[in-house]
Amino acid sequence: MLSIAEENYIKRLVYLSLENGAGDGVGTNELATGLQVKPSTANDMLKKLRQKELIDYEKYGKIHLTELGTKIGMEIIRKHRLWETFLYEKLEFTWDEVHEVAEQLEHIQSEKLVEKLDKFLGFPKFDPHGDPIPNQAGEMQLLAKKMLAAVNVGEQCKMVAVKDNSAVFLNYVVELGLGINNQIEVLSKQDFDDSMEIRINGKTNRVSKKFAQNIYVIAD
Amino acid sequence: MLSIAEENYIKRLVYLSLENGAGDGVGTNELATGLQVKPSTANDMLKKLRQKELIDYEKYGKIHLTELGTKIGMEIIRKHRLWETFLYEKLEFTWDEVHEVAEQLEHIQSEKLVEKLDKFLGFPKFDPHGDPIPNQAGEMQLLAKKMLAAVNVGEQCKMVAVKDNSAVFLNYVVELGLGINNQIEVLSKQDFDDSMEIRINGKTNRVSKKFAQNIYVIAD
DNA sequence: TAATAAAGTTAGTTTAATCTAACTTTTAAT
DNA sequence: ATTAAAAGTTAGATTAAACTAACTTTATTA
Ligand SMILES: [Mn+2]
Ligand SMILES: [Mn+2]
Ligand SMILES: [Mn+2]
Ligand SMILES: [Mn+2]
Repeated sequence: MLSIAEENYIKRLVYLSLENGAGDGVGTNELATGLQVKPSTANDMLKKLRQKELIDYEKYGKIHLTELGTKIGMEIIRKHRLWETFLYEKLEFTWDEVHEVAEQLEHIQSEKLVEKLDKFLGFPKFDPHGDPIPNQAGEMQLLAKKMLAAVNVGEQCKMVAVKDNSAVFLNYVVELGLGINNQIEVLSKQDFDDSMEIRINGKTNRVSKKFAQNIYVIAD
Repeated sequence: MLSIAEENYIKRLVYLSLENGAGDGVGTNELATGLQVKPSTANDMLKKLRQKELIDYEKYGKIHLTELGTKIGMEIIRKHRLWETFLYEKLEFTWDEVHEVAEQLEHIQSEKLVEKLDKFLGFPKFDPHGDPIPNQAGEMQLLAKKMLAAVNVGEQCKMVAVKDNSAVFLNYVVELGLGINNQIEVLSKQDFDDSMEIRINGKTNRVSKKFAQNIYVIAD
């Protein structure tokens, strides 16, 4: 059984592995930054995770999750997203509040709890942020989504997820009248700073490049 | 904010204080035994809890929770019993399964979560074992219950709670066809070993003294 | 009341997870 | 091809929570 610290390292490795893409592996400093610890701390943990056969890793090399490590990581992400869905759907939490509490709940150890919770929620496929929920086998439904920043002027799209999960970002999204499954039309782009004008439910707003890089959409 | 270890010490102190009764205080060894640690370990923690003003305690003296310590302890018990109720009422857990998972869930830190959970469950007054759930102020509805072992021959009573929460005991209770709110009639008592014959829904069974000391009833 | 037992404390050790400071290896730039 | 910067590692220290072994205090009992 893994400690909460070990679980957090594994989870972070899953995210960084996905970000870095196919087989590239993850660096020690990158991992440390993601977990807000010093590289030396991460380095110590890497030895432990290797010992437990959760990662492939050799001195000065890149970190790769083993099959076992990936499986365990997906289970943690499954729990996190199921709990977020529970808080949002059943307990009236807002989507900017769920992440913080799910960070704690994801470490509760009980297989039965996860499966019963999944059933209770009606086997949801996506969490409140539009992120796919892995099934019991660790598989999840990936949408062919792209960033709002990549949508061309004049095109319509539909928001399916957010990248940033921070309360400050999510509250801004709500302030703009935007939510999952809402339509967005890109009216113009400013070459100078890559800001764009978008129309949401008839209302027009100018948003920054940074903003547009944190909204996921699909063509519509 | 308290660590999980600290919370477990406080919770155990609440239970032992209640058991020992009014103002008697709790001993170091007793506390250590309850938490399955060595007395020296408990002793170290006592210094920390005193430092944090959660207990009154001096060398070789008895341990007393402060008002703050009691308040925090009741909050943990409130969370434990609310989670047990959630698992039982909403997720189809059986009453012998809920305690173990609630031992983990009781340490989740989120006031909002507790209050929303309470509301979601319809502000329950008792958990699946018949134990009263403290309200937000830390108060709970105490029943004037007594042990089945104390019921006289020929009398009827109603089971309101169990003392032992272990799966092995709870499964035995179910096997006997017994549950919360069931009527029990005491048919006879054996002076030799204090075993008794009881009738539950028309069926007669002989139960041991130990058993009868773990069932709480009220007159009926 | 003196001896013995029980209860409680202290000192020193261990493990997990973190840190800082110093060092080594790899990568990037001149 | 050197050199400087970035990335990664090692050594040693710290903190929390546990332990064992030895000691002290309090309670019990002969
Ligand atoms: Mn989240
Ligand atoms: Mn999410
Ligand atoms: Mn319980
Ligand atoms: Mn209970």
